[in-house]
Amino acid sequence: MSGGTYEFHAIEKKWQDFWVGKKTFKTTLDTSRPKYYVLDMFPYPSGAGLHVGHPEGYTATDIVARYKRMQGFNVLHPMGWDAFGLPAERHAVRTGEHPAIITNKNCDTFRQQIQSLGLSYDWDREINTTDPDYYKWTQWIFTVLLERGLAYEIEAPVNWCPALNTVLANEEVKDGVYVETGDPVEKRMMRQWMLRITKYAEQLLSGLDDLDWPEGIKAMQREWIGRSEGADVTFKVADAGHEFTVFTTRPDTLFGATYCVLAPDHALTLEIASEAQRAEVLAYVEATKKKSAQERMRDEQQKTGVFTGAHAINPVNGKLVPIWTADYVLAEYGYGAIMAVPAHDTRDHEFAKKFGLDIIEVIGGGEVDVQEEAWTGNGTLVNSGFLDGLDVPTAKKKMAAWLEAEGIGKGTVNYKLRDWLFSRQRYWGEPFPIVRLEDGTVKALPMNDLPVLLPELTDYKPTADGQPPLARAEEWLNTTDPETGAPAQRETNTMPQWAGSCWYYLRFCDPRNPDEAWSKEAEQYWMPVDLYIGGAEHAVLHLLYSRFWHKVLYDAGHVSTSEPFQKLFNQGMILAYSYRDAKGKYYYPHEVEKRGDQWHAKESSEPVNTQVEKMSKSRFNVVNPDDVIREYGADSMRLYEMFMGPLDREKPWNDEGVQGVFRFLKRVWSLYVTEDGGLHPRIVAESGSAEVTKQLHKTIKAVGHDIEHLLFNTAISRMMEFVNAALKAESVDRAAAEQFVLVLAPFAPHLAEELWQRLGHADTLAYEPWPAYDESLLVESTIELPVQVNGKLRAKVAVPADAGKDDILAAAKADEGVAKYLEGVTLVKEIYVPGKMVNLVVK
RNA sequence: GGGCGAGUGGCGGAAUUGGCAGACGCGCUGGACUUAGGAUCCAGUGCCUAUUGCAGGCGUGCGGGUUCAAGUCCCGCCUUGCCCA
Repeated sequence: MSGGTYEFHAIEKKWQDFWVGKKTFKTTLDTSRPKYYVLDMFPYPSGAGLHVGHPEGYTATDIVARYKRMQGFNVLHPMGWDAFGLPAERHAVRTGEHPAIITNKNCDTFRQQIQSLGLSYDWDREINTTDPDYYKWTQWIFTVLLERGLAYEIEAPVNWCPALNTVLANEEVKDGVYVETGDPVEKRMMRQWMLRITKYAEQLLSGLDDLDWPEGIKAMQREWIGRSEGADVTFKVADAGHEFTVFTTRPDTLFGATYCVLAPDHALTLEIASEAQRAEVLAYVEATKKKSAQERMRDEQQKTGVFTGAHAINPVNGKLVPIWTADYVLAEYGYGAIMAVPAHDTRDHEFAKKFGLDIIEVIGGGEVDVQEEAWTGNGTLVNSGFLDGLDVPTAKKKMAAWLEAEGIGKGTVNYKLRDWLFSRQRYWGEPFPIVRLEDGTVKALPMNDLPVLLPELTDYKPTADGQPPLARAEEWLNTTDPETGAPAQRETNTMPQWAGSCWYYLRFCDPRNPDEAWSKEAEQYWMPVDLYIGGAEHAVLHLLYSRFWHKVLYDAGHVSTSEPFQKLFNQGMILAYSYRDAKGKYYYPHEVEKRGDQWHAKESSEPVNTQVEKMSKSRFNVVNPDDVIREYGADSMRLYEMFMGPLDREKPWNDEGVQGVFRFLKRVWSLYVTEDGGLHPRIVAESGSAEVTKQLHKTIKAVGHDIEHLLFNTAISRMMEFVNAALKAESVDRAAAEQFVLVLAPFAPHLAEELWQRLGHADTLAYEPWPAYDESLLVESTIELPVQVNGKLRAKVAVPADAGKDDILAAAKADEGVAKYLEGVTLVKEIYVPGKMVNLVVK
């Protein structure tokens, strides 16, 4: 360690041990200081370990955390594991080993890998969603939901794979088959827990307005919630006692409704079908059951449908319109029934054309012939009785009012957002904290009966008759009502993986509290999260679900803020070059080489193409952070990930780029340390290069600004500029040298700590104040002004910074390079932008 | 089809409010040191023309426009990514 070379392994090990040993980053509740809560989306600890995408976000938050600490903030920066999940359960099914074993192993790997990056987490706050001390409180929150009427049970369709005798998650099913085996999957009705997130649709929507989130993510959430204003309209079925309600966003077009469509799974579809049509309708309904909603949406181009034989009465004009059933109408949306206005709705138009249904124009002035193409734009109402002559918005209002007055409908708001299917037929999840009595009553268990622990099993497969694995634990399953002692059964479903991640940020505030999920004091001090960074893949579900729970907890008085995450930022994905030959075979980077302009496989000399793609095992282009750290160290790894480009953008990994930042760190080292390991003599007590000191103050200002705005790539380039200048200088003030170490510290903390110590400091620099810059040092006495003639750069003139406009223009015109362009022409305009430039316009 | 974003050297990317395009880094070229270099240091590096010296022209996906001045603003395209359909 006393040697003169940059021995990053020894340095990094030394400081990681120091930080962990001294608990340097342990955070306590200290209300005398301003707080800053900076959070990463915690990972699912997969068996594959960390990939380079994880450290990207983690390094960004770590830089902010370290910077904020130096600014005097009390920083909460924790890490934990979202550890329930399918891969561990699959492993358990295969091996019979309890999923907790593999889960804990994976957590250990992740922790070790994360610690090797030198991230400044408070490890005393580590949490694991599979820990009973944690999921006890997940269960408690469920009881809050249940008490507030936000959890209920229904029979709902799930993905059932008969070949495997099991239920599959939506993401495991594609094109109607199980993605792993190709076995067909069908819909089966099963009893399911649902959460009434729809009750919070409006709040989830309006709450977005005040959040400092990327607009794109807010837009996706708005889209997902899918608020639309329109009207409910009730149609009577002719010659029968039935009626049904439709929701339409276009009540103004009711006069143009020429048929109605019921979803195949609508309650009336079979009931109203005429004798003649019944068989056909039944066949269609059965066929539709086999398709998922996604497939139905995707297959929309090939519209299918069947006439039910029944007719409905258009309430506005009494006309009889045929009722069809078609799978382009989804039972889950609205009422599962629509009025079709083919003239002014694209999907209805396609359907009407295909089946020869009437098309009646009711919005005039469109740019297309509605017999050929739907007109969905604005216009003037025609063929519409009392609406004729109105514009669309006015007609909508008038029709809604008319419907209400007639008692056959009303203006309503509808949401695309559906209630949240909250149960999974799996073992490795949170058990529901309820018991079911023999009469079917469901009771939430009281707090002192929590947690409901997962029972030990020897076989994690579903039962032969398709019951979830928990049904195997008979002793566990059959229990008693703790209140009355009456026999009762537990729930065999478990919660989905989202549950644990819905509230972990709250537990981090007070992670070891045995009596409450969190104390009021801790919650009020730390919340909301000031900065939350993670991948955009969680744009909708995780972020919407946690916001929903948070709002429920807020309404129940358990939290003090209505939103959990004040500022959100999404890191972009890290991509990698892949190498593939004409046959589609991929090669590892070490198997190819560049010959001239073309890449070839080393062995076969086969030419290969390079492309930037997502990292994946099958593309042979995965970069492992452990390898990078082994070769260049954690500081280089951190620095490179931040230097690659803007945090929120997708960017390709380039191994040679790592060498660039590694070189930079070696240059930093050589700025401070001589070859025999002493402090470099260029660092002098005082009267070092004034130019370097000036450069330092510029750097302090720029780096601070860039960290605040998460512009880490430019912050690093600023530091590189400083080091380049300092290495050229004769001498550097000791004060400047020390301050630069502090500026570097959030980015390359190991190296910075080492240099800080070698500069004679006994303790960590983690809590040293962030250096202040001296504004007066940033002012230049002379400035170099570009001089343009007709917008073309012709010369640069050096002028005193405080020179007046006239002097500057005179100096500009006097310049040799400018003067020759002024000969023989007329000067028509002189523009001087103070401190920026001069432009002389000639004719 | 709709919504949002992006397009800048060989590559990753810089460029507050319109004001020196290409910071910083990679790569490449030449040189120094060296038994050696995939270490380190120095110099050069947008493209084209000129190179005996100065120099000149063109350049931010394409085509227009506004302006003394456009990567940046406006209009119309093309390509591409994501989300929704």
